[in-house]
Amino acid sequence: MTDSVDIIYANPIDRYVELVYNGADLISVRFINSKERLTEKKTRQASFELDEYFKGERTDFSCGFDISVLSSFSRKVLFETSKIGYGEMTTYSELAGSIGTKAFRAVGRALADNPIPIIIPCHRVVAKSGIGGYSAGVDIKTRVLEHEAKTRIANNL
DNA sequence: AGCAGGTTTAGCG
DNA sequence: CGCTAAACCTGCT
Repeated sequence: MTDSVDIIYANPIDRYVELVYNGADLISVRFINSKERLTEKKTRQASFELDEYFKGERTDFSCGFDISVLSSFSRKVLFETSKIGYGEMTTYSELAGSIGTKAFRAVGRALADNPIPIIIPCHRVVAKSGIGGYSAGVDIKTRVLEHEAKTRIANNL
């Protein structure tokens, strides 16, 4: 199988974002902290959608993704996470409750393995008191949330 | 079987 | 508010 890779630049977090596709399906999103200037490359729908998202012109994603490599528990967590609306927030324990378990720590673990941040909005899950953690770094999480809040006000959502 | 994890809650200073 | 400790489950060794 031939994986293809797109690159976009995300202004709100000052990072490049790498999107990896397996055929038509998005399988991974990664943040790149690069000093040198990279060439943007957008060939698939998710890349365009993500680009619009970071420009504040898009609040939801219609593109498909493939997380079949993950366990059924992780998929359940991520699917539930994908239902959280733009600019909304939940806590780890609430999310656990909504899939019928009390295992909030297991939820945190599943989110940590999320191969597709932003599109699966794991950044909208925070700790009950405080921001919680983030695989790519809490600073990114914070800035993404700020970006959503700002966009929401600008568009009167 | 043992351990750590993107937590939470309670208990005590 | 600060710190410690126990507890929920999953995933990796």
